[in-house]
Amino acid sequence: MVFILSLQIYYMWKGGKLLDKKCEEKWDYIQNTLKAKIHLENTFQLDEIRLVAGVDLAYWSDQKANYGVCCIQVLDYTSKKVIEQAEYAGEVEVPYISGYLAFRELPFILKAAEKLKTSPDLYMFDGNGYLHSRHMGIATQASFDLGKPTIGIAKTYLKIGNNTDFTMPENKAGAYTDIVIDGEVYGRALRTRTDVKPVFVSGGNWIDLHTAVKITMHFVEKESRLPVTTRYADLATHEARRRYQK
DNA sequence: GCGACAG
DNA sequence: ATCTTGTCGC
Repeated sequence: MVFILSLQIYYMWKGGKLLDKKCEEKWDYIQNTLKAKIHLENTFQLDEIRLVAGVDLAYWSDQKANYGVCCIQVLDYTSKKVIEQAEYAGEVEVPYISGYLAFRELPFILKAAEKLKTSPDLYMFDGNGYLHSRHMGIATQASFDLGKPTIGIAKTYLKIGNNTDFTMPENKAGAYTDIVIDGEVYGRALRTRTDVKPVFVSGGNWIDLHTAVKITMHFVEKESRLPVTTRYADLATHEARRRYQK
C-alpha cells in the first residue's frame, strides 16, 4: 500500500508537471499518508549491520536540459571499505522545493538502488529524515521504497516553524544537542569533529535517534565532517558529472 | 514587496 | 545543488 502510494512520484516525474496546485496537493497527500507509518525504533541489532550505503546527487545542465546523477556507495561497516557502487544519471524534471526534496531526488535514488547487487542493511542520506515539517524528509520517504532503515544527515539546518532554532553543541567531537519542537525530539545537532559546523542527524525510519547518531559518528573520519558513506557518494557524483559532461 | 529556503 | 580565488592553518 505504502509502495503503491510512493509510485505516484513516478507519474509526476514522468509527466513533468511541476508545482501546479494539483501537484503540490498530491505531494502533500503522499507525505501525510506515509508519515503515519514511521517507526523510530530499531528493527535490527547493531551487530547485524554489515553493509551501509551512502547516497548523494550532483547536477549540471546544457542548452537542452537539466541533468542529475545519483551515486550510491556501499561500505562494509567494520572495514569502512567500499564494497559496491552504483549510479544513475538522467534528466531532471522536478524542481527543488524546500520540504519536497524527495520528489526531486527519489526517482534517481531508486533507479540507482535497483542496480545494486548487494543489499545494504542501512542507507544514509544527504538531507533530513524525521527533522521535517511533516516528519517526512528524504531519508524517511526513501525508506518506504527501499524497505530498509535510513538515516538523514543534513549539512544545514532546516527550520520547521517559528522559534525552532537549535542550540549549538559544544565544540567537541561527538557533542550534540537535541532539536526539540513542541516538546518532541526531531533530531540532533551533532558536532562530528572539533572546529567544524555541526551536522543535523535525524532518524529516517526503523532506527532510533541514539543509534542513528552512533552510526553517523562511526563513519566520521579525519577527512570530512560528514560520514564517509555520504562523503564518498558526494565525491562519486562529482566524478560522474565530469564523465557525463564530455 | 520581503524574507526564507534540506539539496 | 552550482558558479568560483584566494587564503588561513595544520
